[in-house]
Amino acid sequence: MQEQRIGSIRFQIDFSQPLYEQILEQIRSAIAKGEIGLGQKIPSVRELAHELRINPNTVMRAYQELERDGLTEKRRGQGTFVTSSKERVETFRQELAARYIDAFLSQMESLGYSWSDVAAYVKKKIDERSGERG
Amino acid sequence: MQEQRIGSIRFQIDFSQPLYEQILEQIRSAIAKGEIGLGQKIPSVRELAHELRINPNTVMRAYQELERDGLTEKRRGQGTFVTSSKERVETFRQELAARYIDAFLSQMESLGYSWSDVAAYVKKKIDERSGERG
Amino acid sequence: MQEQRIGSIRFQIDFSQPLYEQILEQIRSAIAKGEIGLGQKIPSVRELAHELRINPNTVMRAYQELERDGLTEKRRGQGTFVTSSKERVETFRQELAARYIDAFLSQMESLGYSWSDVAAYVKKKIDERSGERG
Amino acid sequence: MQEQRIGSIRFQIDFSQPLYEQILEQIRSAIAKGEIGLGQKIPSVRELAHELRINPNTVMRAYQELERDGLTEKRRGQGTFVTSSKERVETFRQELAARYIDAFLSQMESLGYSWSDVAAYVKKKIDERSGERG
DNA sequence: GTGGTCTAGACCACG
DNA sequence: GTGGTCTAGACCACA
Repeated sequence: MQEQRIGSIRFQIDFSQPLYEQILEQIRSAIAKGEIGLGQKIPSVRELAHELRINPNTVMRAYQELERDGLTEKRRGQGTFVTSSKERVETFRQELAARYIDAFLSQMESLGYSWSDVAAYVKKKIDERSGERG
Repeated sequence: MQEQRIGSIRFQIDFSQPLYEQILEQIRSAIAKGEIGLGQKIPSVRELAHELRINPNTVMRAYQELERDGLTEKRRGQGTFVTSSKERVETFRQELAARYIDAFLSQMESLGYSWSDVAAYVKKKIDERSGERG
Repeated sequence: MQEQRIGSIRFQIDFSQPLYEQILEQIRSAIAKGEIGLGQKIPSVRELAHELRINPNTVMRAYQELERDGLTEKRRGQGTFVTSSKERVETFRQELAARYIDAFLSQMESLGYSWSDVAAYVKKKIDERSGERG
Repeated sequence: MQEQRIGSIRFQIDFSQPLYEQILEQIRSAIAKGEIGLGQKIPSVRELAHELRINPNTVMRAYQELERDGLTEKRRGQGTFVTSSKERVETFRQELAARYIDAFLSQMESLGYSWSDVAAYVKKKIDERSGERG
């Protein structure tokens, strides 16, 4: 596990997990949270690969998926930029959140938790975390 | 995708996902929900493999992990049985639930959702599902 | 795990381990410790199998090995008896102890412990157990 | 029985014993003894399988258990590496040693040896081995 | 019959 | 190239 900032994005790499997924998620997160503004440039494939000391192909794959999701755009000779469409980002964020929550509820259901148990449990865990984060 | 019951367990196999994980999860779920009672026999490796039309090694791998988690015990020459320890099952269920919820909260956090947003969102989704399941 | 006495022998059966080995070891232990006297009768195969609720073949296998080691003798129509030779028992006990200790020292060596470390560690653990047993 | 070095690890394979256990123990031993440094690469699954002339699946199984014990980490596309955490290795070493010694003391107890006998016996055997190893 | 180990060889995901 | 998953089928130990 290593942690570092490149541009305005914080990267935390765990070599036991697929690298391209981690890069994808961390850039996606930075965009969703507004840590990189709309229309901003993100690091070039080769720069990011160099800084993280990983294979450019791995970074490329993450970038392709970002572009496929409409979160970034390539501009010839200039680099890769976050989309300027606030709406696009917001839509994507909601779709992903819905996917996350559906998966989570299915997991809890498979363990035999009732919806009221799940609601109580989530509330309790959120309260714990709020103590840390506020 | 096929669905079938073997013994008292419902199996739903998707051949595009790791088979041993699906078997693991579905038996785990049946134990957690009490669909298989404590101390009960689960299908033999060979029987399950034959019914699901997959390789015994794949079933074996799932069974080994169930045993590592303390949810089952093997009796040589007799078969594989759910643990008799209610406590063991309950502990495992809670640990797994905690893991699921932590992962989920981290995902939502990475999308920039505030805790109150998450709480409201979960509540809404649970209400939707309650309509279906009651 | 079940525990019970049959004759003067205490049996503790763990179904995840080879049953015949456990029976073998527990009778051997009773003989080595003198819990069954020299020349004494031990339970019949069928009695032991019935009491422990296991297959007679499994008990038989343990009894065959006891006899091969010279610790027991079968007498036609009378049953199985511990050897009358005190020397035989003592020799066997020492051989087995030597095997145990050699295996143990090899294990510790494989973990990179020096002999002085091993000696100190054993002493410490024995002191802990002495507290319990005296 | 064959003996050979692959990388910095000495392998001694006995085909009458479970191969994956022997590989597991021999790599574990090399890590515990510091014969492979922290963070070092160990042979790839395929390489080791080829050198030992056994099936890659057998090697893989040993590697999976090493990883479960936290002694190694896999980096996709790069290979398998010893953990960088000195603490993890040391903890594991002590846990395993404790398991070995407990098992040994139980064995000696089952033969009816008193603690003072055991202590004396261990000392004697260690002295014999010290003569060989120094 | 049960589970445990192993081989040979395939195909996939990842870097 | 690496590790991950799977199949087909063998042989063994145990009950």
